Amino acid sequence: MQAATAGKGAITRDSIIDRAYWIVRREGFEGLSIGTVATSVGMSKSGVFAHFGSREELQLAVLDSAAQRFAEQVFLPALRERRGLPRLEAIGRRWMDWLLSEQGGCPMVSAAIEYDDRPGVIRERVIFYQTRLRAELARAIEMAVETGELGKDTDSMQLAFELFGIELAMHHDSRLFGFEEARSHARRALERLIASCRA
Amino acid sequence: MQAATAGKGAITRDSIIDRAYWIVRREGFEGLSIGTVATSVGMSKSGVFAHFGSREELQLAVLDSAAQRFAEQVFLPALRERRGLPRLEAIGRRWMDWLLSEQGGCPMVSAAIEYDDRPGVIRERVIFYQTRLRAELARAIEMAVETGELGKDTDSMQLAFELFGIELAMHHDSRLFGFEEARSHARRALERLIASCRA
DNA sequence: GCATGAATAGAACGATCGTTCTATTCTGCG
DNA sequence: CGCAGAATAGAACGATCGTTCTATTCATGC
Repeated sequence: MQAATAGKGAITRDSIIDRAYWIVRREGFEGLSIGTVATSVGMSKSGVFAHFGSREELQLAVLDSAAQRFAEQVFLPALRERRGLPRLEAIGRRWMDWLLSEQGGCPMVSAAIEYDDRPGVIRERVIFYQTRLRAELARAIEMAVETGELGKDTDSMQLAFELFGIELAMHHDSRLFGFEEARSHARRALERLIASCRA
Repeated sequence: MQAATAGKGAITRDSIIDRAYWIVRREGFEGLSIGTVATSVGMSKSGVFAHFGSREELQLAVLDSAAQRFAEQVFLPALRERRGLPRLEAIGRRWMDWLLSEQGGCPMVSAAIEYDDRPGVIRERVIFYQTRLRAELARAIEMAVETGELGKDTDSMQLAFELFGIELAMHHDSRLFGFEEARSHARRALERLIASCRA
């Protein structure tokens, strides 16, 4: 939500968000404090604060950054695949990579759990991103129906829900039980799910 | 992990845990502070503290309490159903009720997200409970294989993983998008999943 | 190169955190 | 009833929190 138009301060602002992003991955959004991120970037608390005006605004900036990273690493590359099953499977595969690749949990999952019953700006933005993600997922599914690769009676929102569940379970298991087992469970689940909807 | 043998203090200890449990449902484990729970039960901070010796011990007590509640409301009642599909479906149904019934998120889900990469006693106990839950789930599935209701080639851990994913997705959706839609998605997903494993 | 405004630092604020220590109140056994 | 020990309160600790205020440093257009 913040373009790097130019400006000296915009650069440091982006670097602050970048550090904060990694802190959030390890500590969650509630674990993100201005003092911690200030020390991490080698600035003073007030120096960091001045860029955002409040902790909540910093949290929102990190949330936006996470959504953008997700789009860049999962959805945008999948657009290079042909419409239909190839693209849908690319999304699923890259989504798994996204959840497994980096250290720390997925910020979107953290945000959903931490703010799902805490009314406010953050919760609303989480809902916005999650709604958009689900819609894009459903659209990719509908394309696979149009190409005739998935059955005409496929309920795209239902399938998107089940797909989401597989990713969530893999995220959960990978962090508690180990990456490899979680990945193979998720891969098999994805295959089974898509196969069950084949035309 | 704490028996209510007798004793005056054991009663107040239990009531403290009970209040803390509900705070955790709304605020998560990291949002649980001794001061807050003290005010909630009408005691002094040090009075509450003396019962546990540390905040971490209080968090563990709440985690144990949550696990016990889950067992009492989901698994134990399901034991009254006949081994096999009826019992497995009862688990799934009661699990959904558990996740939807009360206000605030599931403490187990919160704990898993908050401590999945924060080494320590809490993370280890989360892993213990999650491992046990998965094993019990797999055992219920294997029984349904033994009764001949599920196919002999059913991979119980794989099916348990996918079942877990459906519950996670429903928990997620219910808190962000609304209860009814999430419940119906989860119900349909469960039916499809079990049907795909039928003998 | 100098003035102007942005960018950052530093100190201080009230609040809350977990924890410790010392007293006081309460409970239950003899 | 009285006494020992559990149960609780209260005050204080150092630390950290988000935020505000005032300076000071920096970058930059003229």
